[in-house]
Amino acid sequence: MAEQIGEDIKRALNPSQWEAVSYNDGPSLVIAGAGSGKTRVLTYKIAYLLEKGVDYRRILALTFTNKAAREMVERIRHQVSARVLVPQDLKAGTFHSIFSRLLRKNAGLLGYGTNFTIYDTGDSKSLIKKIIKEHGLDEKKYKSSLVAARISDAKNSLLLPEGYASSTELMKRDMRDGVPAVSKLYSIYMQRCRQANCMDFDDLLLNMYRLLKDNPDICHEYQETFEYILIDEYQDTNMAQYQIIRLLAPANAKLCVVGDDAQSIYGFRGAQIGNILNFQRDYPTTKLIKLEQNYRSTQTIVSAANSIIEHNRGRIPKTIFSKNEVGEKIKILSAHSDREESMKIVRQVKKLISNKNFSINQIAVLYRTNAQSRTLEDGFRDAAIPYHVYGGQSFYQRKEIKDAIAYLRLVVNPNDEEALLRVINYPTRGIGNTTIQKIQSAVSANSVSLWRVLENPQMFSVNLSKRTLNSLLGFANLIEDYRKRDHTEGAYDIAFGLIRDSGIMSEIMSDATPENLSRQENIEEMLNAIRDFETDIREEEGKDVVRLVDYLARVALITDQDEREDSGQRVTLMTIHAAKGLEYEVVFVTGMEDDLFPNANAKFYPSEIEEERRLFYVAMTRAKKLLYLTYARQRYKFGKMEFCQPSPFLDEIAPQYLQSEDISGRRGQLSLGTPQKSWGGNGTNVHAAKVQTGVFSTVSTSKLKKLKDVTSSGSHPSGASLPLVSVSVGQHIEHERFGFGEVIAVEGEGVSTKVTVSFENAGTKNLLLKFAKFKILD
DNA sequence: CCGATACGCATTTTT
DNA sequence: TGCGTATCGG
Repeated sequence: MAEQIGEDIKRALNPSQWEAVSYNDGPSLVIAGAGSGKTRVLTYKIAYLLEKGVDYRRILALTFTNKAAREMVERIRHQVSARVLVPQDLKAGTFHSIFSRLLRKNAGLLGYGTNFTIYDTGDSKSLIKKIIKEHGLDEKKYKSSLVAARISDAKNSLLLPEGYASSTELMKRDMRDGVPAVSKLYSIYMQRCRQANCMDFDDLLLNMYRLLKDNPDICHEYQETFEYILIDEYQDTNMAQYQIIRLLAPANAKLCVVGDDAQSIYGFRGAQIGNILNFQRDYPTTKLIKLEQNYRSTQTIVSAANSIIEHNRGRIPKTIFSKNEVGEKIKILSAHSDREESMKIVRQVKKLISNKNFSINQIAVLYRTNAQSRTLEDGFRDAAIPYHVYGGQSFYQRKEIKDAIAYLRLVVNPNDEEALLRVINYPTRGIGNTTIQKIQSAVSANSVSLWRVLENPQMFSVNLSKRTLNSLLGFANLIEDYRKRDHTEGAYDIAFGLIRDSGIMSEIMSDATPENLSRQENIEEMLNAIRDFETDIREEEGKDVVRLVDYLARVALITDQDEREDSGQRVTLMTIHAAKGLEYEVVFVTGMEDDLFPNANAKFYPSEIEEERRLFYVAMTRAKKLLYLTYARQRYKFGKMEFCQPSPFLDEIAPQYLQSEDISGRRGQLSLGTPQKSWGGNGTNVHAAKVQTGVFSTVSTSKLKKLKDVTSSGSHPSGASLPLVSVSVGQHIEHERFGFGEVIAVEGEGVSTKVTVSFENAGTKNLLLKFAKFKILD
């Protein structure tokens, strides 16, 4: 029977795939060319181990995306292994999610609480910005994004603040760039995260490394536990990930890394292509297995892609081949302008659908930069061809979702400062900037957490009005109540209750503007997601109550990359980066122009040009049957029309695979290529100016004056401590701009009196009495 | 608090 | 060009 099990799997694989699956005696490096069945190998390998009777707890499988992890598990469950049950808590997930679980278990050792929450990049940036301000540094020089990037780089290279400060190279660079205090900021940032009991994304790697490095016993324990380690997309690992793997998997470990050096396109985010290139040096007993048969593309596409990647120097030698049909030649389309490029693509898409029987969802249009999507969208819209642009704002990046989640974070971890500041006055409850400033100074004066001061402002002698004090305590009590409930109740109940009791619900239900409707939908979707999560976990782990902290741990590491399923009959538009791992019958690679692809910023760095070339390789190998490469001779960039040269990459493709629309034209352009750049900027502005619909409404000055006369408060608000006009709930008013409305709430006093008014036509608005221009009608 | 405006900025972004 | 954020006047 045991023999039979292996045989089944063997039969489903080609010899190299089988070798990769069945070799488990030591380290192995599986170079998986594009379309060579990489996922197949990973899934069958796990299935093989399980069927051989390996305890699932001995297996650790690491991926870069939730989607990849989920797909792997699903495929093991449904395709491979009918007879072996796949354990629900098989350790297969992203680096970040698996590590966050292990870190939570060992949080104490790192000086963290087990309820730590996770700062997303926005939280990190806003904290950094705050620190920059607090230290009186010039925000023009110290841009939070620059500082954040340097801190992130340091963490991903496992450099702590001390290490950063003692690196002459880094200090010189900071000095040169006029930001000598970055190392100091880094140090403070780390402290603040620690105080807030928060980790950012990079900390999940950095702290995992420190945990293993500083606690040899724990490191040893995990080495024993994770006897089999599999890593997907190894070419994308960064220094931190690499070092963690080295600790978890000593020299002779059964470590299997799968990847393709030719598809390393995340160098700009810290990925080290050297990790895969030098793997055999680091693990000398490595068995090297190459998957060289491409099952995806035509021979033409594979050969053309090969001819491109051969221009790169640092490579693991391999020969990718296809036994599919030879297929059609690769078509190059040239256009005068970006607009014409779009039109040509659209025309071609139409043809493909009507003549060649391709369905519209088998077609993808790829580009180097997001900015290119606009013109393409215009083209598809005008032609009434349905399309979908991937890579917009993710669900969890939306404001209302972030706000709601901030409440949840606060309940789990009241020290989460970014969450606290995000919602302390949302929905508005009369806790404005002044109050927050006062609290902040008490925080630094007494070196306690914001939350401590908030719980008991009097104890830290914060000077507040009765009203503000009540608001603060009301807010603190709300959170405190839910903290108590969090001990016994599940994530969904907490979330639902909190959204209601915090006032978020009434805020977004206050009127039916389209924005609010979409917010309502989003909040509802989030609640549904929490409920689904509860159901999943209940089934998987048999828990009665699914804790909020578990939901947050997951949601922090989710991107909606996950849920991008084929959304019906549409053309797909996306960046090449986003297309990695996907495949389409027909692919258009657009904007094949010098300085765009390869990107201008890569020009002077050979390593970056090589990454651009790998990116092109990735783009080409997405195509199964037909590949189009398009370029324009002029294109809008930053609002100016610029002349472009065809991409040098086009000349690197072995010409026998190409079919140019008019080769002479392209060559002609190339040889004629006199620099025509500075012919006076916009002399060639072929775009007709968009005709704006006129706005005819004018404000009647007399009416303005009339209203001004009855403005509620006088023009000397500073002197008065009481509002000059008393407004009360239920009164009807007429506002200068918003029209008729009813006062539904009044808060604050004196100059800061604030009224909430529900207008007939303008929705609900908060108005500051001091400024609002309206008259009271009754 | 609201909204107009001014200014700066503009690869790619798996977590 | 067209976006997000900072700033300011009402």
